[in-house]
Amino acid sequence: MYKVKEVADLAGVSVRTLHHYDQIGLLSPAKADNGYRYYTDNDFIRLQQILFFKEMDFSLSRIKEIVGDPSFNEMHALKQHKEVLIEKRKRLDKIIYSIDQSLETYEGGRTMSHKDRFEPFDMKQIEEHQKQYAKETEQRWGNTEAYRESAKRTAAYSEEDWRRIHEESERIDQHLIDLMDRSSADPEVQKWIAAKQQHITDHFYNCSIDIFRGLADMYIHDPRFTKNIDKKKNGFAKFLHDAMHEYCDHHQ
Amino acid sequence: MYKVKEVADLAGVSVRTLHHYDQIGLLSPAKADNGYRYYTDNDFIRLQQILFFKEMDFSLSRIKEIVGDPSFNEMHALKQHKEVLIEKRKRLDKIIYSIDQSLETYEGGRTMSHKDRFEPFDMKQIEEHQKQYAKETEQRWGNTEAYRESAKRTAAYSEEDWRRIHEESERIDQHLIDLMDRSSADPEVQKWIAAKQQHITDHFYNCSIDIFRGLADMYIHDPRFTKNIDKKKNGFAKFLHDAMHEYCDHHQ
DNA sequence: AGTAATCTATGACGTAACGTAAAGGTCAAT
DNA sequence: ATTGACCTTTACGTTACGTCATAGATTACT
Repeated sequence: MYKVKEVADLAGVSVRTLHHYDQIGLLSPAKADNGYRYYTDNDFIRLQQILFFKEMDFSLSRIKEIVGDPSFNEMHALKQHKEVLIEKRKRLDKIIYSIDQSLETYEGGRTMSHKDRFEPFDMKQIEEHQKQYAKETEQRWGNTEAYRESAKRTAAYSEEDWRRIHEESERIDQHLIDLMDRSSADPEVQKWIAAKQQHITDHFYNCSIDIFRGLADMYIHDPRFTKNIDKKKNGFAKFLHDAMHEYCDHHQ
Repeated sequence: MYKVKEVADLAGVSVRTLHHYDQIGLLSPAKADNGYRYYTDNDFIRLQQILFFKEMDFSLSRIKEIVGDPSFNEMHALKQHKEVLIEKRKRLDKIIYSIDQSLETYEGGRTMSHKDRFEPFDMKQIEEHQKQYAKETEQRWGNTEAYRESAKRTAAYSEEDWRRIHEESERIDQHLIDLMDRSSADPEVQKWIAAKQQHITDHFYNCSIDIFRGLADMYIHDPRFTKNIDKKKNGFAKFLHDAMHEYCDHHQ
C-alpha cells in the first residue's frame, strides 16, 4: 500500500499524473476513509505497463484499451504503432530537408555571391569535393590498397590530366542538362548518370552507391555546390540529385 | 480586398483558422463597418509566410515573433528550429528502436525458442553474419583487391583456423562480460571493443566504423543475434551495442 | 422588392495530458 | 497543540484550431 507521492516518486511521474489517470479511469486505486488513494503492488505493475506504452508514444485512450483488455494483442499493437511512428519520422525528415533547402537559398544568395567571383574554375569544386570526402573515404576503405592507389593516382595528375578530366566531366553534365526536361528515371538520363559515377570511379576513387548517394545529397545540401552547379543551368543541382537518387535506388 | 472565405480557399486553410489568427493577433486584417474582415494583398503575403513557418513545424507564438519582428533573423530561426526537429526525430528513433526491442523479446521468446536447441555452435552466428553482410560488403568495397582477398581468405580457413578464430572471439567476449558492470565508455571496455573490431578485420573483412556500428545495431535488432549473444550473459547484447556505439562515436 | 441561399460575425465548448495554483483536510513528529 | 509535509478536490491554462449555435449581412433569383 503506497500513497500517491510514494508511487509518483517510485515511478518517476507527478502526483498530478496519477490523479489524472484516476480521473480518466486508467488507474484507479482503492480509496481509504480519509479519501487518500492507496496503491497496491498490482496497481504499481499496471502503472509500469501504462508507462511502458506511454514511452512508446501511445495515447492514454489507446493505453486504456490495451491494458484494460486482457485479450488485447500487445505485439500487434506495437507493430501497428511502429508504422505510425515511422510515418511521423518521415514527416520530420521532410521538414528538416525543407529547412535545409531554405537555408541554402539564403546562404547561397548572400555569403556566396561575392566569393563566387573569385572562383576561376569549376575544378575547385572537384578539389573541394575531394577534400571534403577525403576523411570519410579513408574511413570507409581504411587503408586498403585500392584507396592508397586512388590517392596516389590523383596526386600524380598533371595539369593536362586535370583539364582532360574536367572536360569529360563537362561533357557528361552537358548531356544531362540537355535532358533536363525528361524524367529523372528516363533511360537516357540514367545512362549519363551512370557515366558520371563511372567518371568519378575512373579518375578519383571507387564511387560506391552509398557515396554516390551522399554526393547527390551534397549537391543540394551544400550551398557552395548548389551554387556552382546551378551556374551551369538553373535547377541542375536538383535535377542531378533526383536522377542520382533514382539511379542509386535501382542499383543497390 | 478579399473576404475570409476567399482567403481561406486561396491559402487552403479554414475560416476558423483565420479567425483564430486574428484572435491571437497573428494576422489581423482591416474590419469594415459591417464587421467583415477584409484582407489586403499584404495580409495574404503575410499569411503565406505564416503558413511557411507552420509547415516547418513552428508554433504560432514563435511565428508571431518571427513575422512580427522585421529585424528577426529568419535564417537563424530556421537553423535553431532545425535542431529542435532533429531532437524530435532522435526521440522517435529511440522509441521505434525500443519497440523493435520489445517485439524481439516476444518473437525471440516464441519463434526462436525451439530453433535454438538445434543450433549446435555459436560459430553459425559468424557464418550467418557473413552471409547477411556479404551483399553490403560487396557493394561498399566494390571489387577492390582488399575485398577479393578477404573473401578468398575466409574461404580458405580450415576447421582448425575456425576453431582458433572462434576461441579468440570468445576470449574477447569473456573479457567484455567481466566488464559489464562498468560504463560503456570505460577505457578498459573500449580497449576490448577495439580488439573486437580488429578481430573481425583480421579474420573476415575490413570492418569500418560504419559497418561496426551496423553490427552493433544488428546485435540488438535481430532477435537471432540478441538471443545468441544473451545466451552467454543476459544483457550482453545491449552492453555490446552501447559500448560499440560509444566506440564508433569516438572514432569517426 | 421579397425570399432564400450563402456568407459573415461572435461566442463557447471540446480536444490531450497534464501543470499549476488555490483552498482546505490529514498525518506524523515535535 | 502546533508545525510541516502530504493529501484531497476544484478549476483554469496550455495548442491550434474543429465544431456547433445563434444571429446579422450580402448576394442571387424570382
